[in-house]
Amino acid sequence: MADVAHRAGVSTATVSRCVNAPARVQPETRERIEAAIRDLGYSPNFGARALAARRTDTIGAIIPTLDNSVFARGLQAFQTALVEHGMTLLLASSSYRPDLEEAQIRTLVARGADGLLLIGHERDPALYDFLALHRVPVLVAWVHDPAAPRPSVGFDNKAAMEAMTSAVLDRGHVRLATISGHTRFNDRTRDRVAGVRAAMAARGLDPAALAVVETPYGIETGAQAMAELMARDPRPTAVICGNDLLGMGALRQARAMGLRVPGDVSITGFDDMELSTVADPPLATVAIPHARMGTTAAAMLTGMVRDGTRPDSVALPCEILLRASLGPAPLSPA
Amino acid sequence: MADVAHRAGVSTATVSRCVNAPARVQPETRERIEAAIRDLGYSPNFGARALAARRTDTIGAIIPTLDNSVFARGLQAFQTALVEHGMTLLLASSSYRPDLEEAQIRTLVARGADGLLLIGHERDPALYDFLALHRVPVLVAWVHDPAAPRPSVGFDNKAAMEAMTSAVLDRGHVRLATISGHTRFNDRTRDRVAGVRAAMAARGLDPAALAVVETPYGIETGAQAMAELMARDPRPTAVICGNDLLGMGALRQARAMGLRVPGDVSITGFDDMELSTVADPPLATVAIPHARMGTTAAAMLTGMVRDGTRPDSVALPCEILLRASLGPAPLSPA
DNA sequence: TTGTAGGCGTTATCAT
DNA sequence: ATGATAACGCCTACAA
Repeated sequence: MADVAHRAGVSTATVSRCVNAPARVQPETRERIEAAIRDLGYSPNFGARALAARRTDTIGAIIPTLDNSVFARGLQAFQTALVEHGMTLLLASSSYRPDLEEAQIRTLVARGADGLLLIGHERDPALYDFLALHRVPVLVAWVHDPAAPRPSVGFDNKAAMEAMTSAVLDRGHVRLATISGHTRFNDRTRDRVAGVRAAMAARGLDPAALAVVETPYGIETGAQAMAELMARDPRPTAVICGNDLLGMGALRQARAMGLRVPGDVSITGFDDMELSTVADPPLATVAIPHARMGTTAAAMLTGMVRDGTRPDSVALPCEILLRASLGPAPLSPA
Repeated sequence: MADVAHRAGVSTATVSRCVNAPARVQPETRERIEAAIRDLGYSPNFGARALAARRTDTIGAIIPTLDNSVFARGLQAFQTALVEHGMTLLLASSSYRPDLEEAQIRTLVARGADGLLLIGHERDPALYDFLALHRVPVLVAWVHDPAAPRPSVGFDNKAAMEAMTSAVLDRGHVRLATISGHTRFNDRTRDRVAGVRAAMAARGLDPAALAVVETPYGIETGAQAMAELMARDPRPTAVICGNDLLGMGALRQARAMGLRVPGDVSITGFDDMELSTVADPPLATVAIPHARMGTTAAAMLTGMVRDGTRPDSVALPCEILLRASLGPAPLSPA
């Protein structure tokens, strides 16, 4: 920086201003400085800047895994929007494991993240204390719970699944089953199963009659879970899956068993992954607002970091996609 | 840090040592210090540390987009391995645009990235100068070109596509077509098309006879490109796609036109995305070693940053998956 | 609008 | 094995 200042015939203070608040330096001096910066290939030292300014303009995000395309897509939108706000993304993943997530949270704070994006509310309260101690604002995504003590941006997993289940019940199904991701340490999966039960209760069915199998997300695991469910007596006539991969596995297994979908059994998914559209039959599913979540999260977190404000939680709508795997819509009641 | 030192009855220097080289401090003092750290919830200041140590233990990566699952999967492996090496990931994306990529490269350097992972070799030489000036080691992924002036970890796009095309030619096809991603600013797509031509030439076919359509990656765009190719006279009997999404689009379009696959036209993809396995018929494709690339890249870059060494480029094998969309294997020549 | 100067929290060197 | 003490490079009142 001293070199730049010397070459432009100004003090380092002016160079600093020119970089951080161009408006506060005369256009001609600015041009001289910018030329010097270009000529010398100067790039400010990150450590020094962070130390002096007490911020890094960096936002950390910890997601379960990029292997799940819904998180990848949400993050893509988040990262792009972050850049537009002048922020950079520090990324870590937890593999759905609370212990790894905790380690990553501590790491990202130690790496100077000005703010953090986390998936779901549920984690050790001590972690929230740690973040508060270090004055690191947190935004929670992928859920919407206005009662939570932290701002969030997302959708109502329970309501979305309740709506999908209602569509299933509309088609006359009575024996329902669910293939869910593991519900331990995961409020999203739990809310989705709760949504199925809520819809059943609303129609006078016994929520306890719901057959539930939990398994990690995957086509293979979904197929195994489907085999298990189809072996039960009485056999469910509709299988509501907590994720599209599980739904694809169920679809495959149904076909392998010679069952017609939706003739013998209806199947639904959740997430609206690309592969659901090319499935045969296309998989009915819940489209979640990844992109809007990512973009909104970037704006909210940037505001939280810059102004220290605590924004209201934002709820984004899901869309229920009634595709062929669910079966045709019933005749509308006169 | 001063608080910790005071509480543990030592100097800040010892605290620093305890954090950075625990072996160099007596076990008992270490315990006192660690207790103090826990009690106070101390976390070292990143800026100060970076300034003094002249490193951030942070690696930057710039990929085209996380919306493409092959990059998402590669990055997941990269990030996980990075953590095991004690490094953290700074992530940016370019949307396949050289101007945005350049901006991101400069940003990540300014954000203190100790090293950079980039996709493909092709970019403005001035950028490589900039990186050299700032002593930021670069590793290129997703390609393998031992002749390049930089280390890389990846696979030989041309050879992989040549192998796939050979399999196509084995089945007696003579009129070939390719649906490729845009080849401008993209050495991977270019290499893949070159691979198709090389295989043709090796069999005595005229490489110039290859029908090529370029379009962005996507199912919809792939379908459009397929419609265009099928309208040509003579009509190609095999369509070799540079990406699975394009292949899925071609598959869909073929079916929409009443063409049987592989009866009337064979279709192949590239990348082995999950959706290719659930397609009907399953899409023949090239499986690329995302995970190994990511893991290897993390180890190589960490070494480059820590020891300042320049490793040899690493070539990883692809696998040709001869699925139903390609058609049955010919009788083996006696 | 521009220059001066103190301080940001660690690391690392050099004694002890 | 531990302590004292210079850097590290920039930002930001404050003064001019």
